Amino acid sequence: MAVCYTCKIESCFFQSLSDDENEKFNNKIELKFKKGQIICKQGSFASHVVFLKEGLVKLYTEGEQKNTIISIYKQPVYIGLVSVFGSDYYQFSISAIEDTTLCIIDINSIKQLVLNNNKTALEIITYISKSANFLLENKINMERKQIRGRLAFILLFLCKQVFQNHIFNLPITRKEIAEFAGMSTENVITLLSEFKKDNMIKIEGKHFELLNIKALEELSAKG
Amino acid sequence: MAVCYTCKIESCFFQSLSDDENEKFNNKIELKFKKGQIICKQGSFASHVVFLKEGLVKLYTEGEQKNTIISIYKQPVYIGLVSVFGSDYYQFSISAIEDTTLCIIDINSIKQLVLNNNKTALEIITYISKSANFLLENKINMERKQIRGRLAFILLFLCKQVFQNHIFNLPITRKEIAEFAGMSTENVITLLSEFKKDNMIKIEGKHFELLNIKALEELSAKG
DNA sequence: CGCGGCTTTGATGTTCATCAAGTAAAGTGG
DNA sequence: CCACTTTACTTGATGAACATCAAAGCCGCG
Repeated sequence: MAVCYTCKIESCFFQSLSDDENEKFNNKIELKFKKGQIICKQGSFASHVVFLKEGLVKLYTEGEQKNTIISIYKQPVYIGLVSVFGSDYYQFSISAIEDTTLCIIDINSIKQLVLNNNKTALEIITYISKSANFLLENKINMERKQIRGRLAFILLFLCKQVFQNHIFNLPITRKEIAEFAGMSTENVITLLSEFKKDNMIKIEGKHFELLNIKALEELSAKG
Repeated sequence: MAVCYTCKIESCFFQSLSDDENEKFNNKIELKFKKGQIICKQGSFASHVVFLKEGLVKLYTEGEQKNTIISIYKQPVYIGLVSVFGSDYYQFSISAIEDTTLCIIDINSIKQLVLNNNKTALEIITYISKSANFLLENKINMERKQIRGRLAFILLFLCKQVFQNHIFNLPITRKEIAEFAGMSTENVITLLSEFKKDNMIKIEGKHFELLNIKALEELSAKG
């Protein structure tokens, strides 16, 4: 089993620990998931935190009628850290959008780390707080916008947060965009065509190119 | 200045500390606010956390067109703990719905507490995580519902979370309900009349009485 | 090679915000 | 304390935004 201080990933909390501490607290397993597989099932016992090392996943809640995508993450990132201390059961599901490599870390292992390493405890608090701010702010921003603004927001989110590139292959379906934006699939498609006609984007199937980021930002900002 | 271990409020993190620790970390001020006054202004430097000892406040974000109420809190509760570690500026505003008494606690004082007392660090993490789960879940639930379901949800929220009573005097305006539910003021009023006609509630100005909680829960659940 | 899920377009209908207009209540200044 | 102003509340009418429905082509997969 790989220990964390050999892990080259930057933002791993365990990385900076001594051999001794790693020995004690390092209770994790590295796993690989294929595209589409569920990593973490809403409602099941919350025993682990996921550290995404490679790949792309979605965080979502399962509803009776439809799912709601909360966010999309690329490596390196902890997922579930926000909610796992506050509930015995996973509040959300996580599934792989692309093939992924990740570590699942025992929650007790992290609790022990908090109880034994104060500096890391503060780092974890900061991490959780930042994540919560980000998720809440996104939701509130979305709520205020109309569908055009929401779609623009999501295109910019993919561009800036996920790909760091204005050209990308859309890793999700139109339906998933709809679940992310809180709108109907048909409207996603109609608006994408509209954006295309207005020369804000160029699309061909899954190939996306943001041509006029300024216009999209304006649309996203004013709702 | 009152120290925390003389404070009779249950869920104060500082309460369980020794005299010595209280001496070191206790850097807080007790304040009183009148109804309507702003306790904490979005965008200003995030230097303090609020511990609500007595009263009722709203947590909200200020938008250009309108505000969005995130939640309503009654004592005893920490407000802003979720977001304050993750940002140098307040992400939200807090204002008094009723006359309130609260402590403002220096953020550095809490950071020191985390760095010096591991058990409290874990408690704070748990607290933050629970709060974040609650806020996020609320937002996601709301998003899925139509306005009837949202209004029912908020009436039940006031009944269960705030007043622990199916009879209460509404502390906020119709407009504020609208800002909480993400709908127009006119619709709040129209739907309240509708609920009244269907014998689910009894209202006379600010006097509210939930008559058929089961029906409201059903409405809230199915959206 | 056929089945199911994804994509696309247009037509239809519902939900909800906005507008208008009036009453009631609550502050405010003389 | 009363006239005045502002804010809160209420109702109905109108229209915009958006979901739902229907129908058809496309693609990948077993």
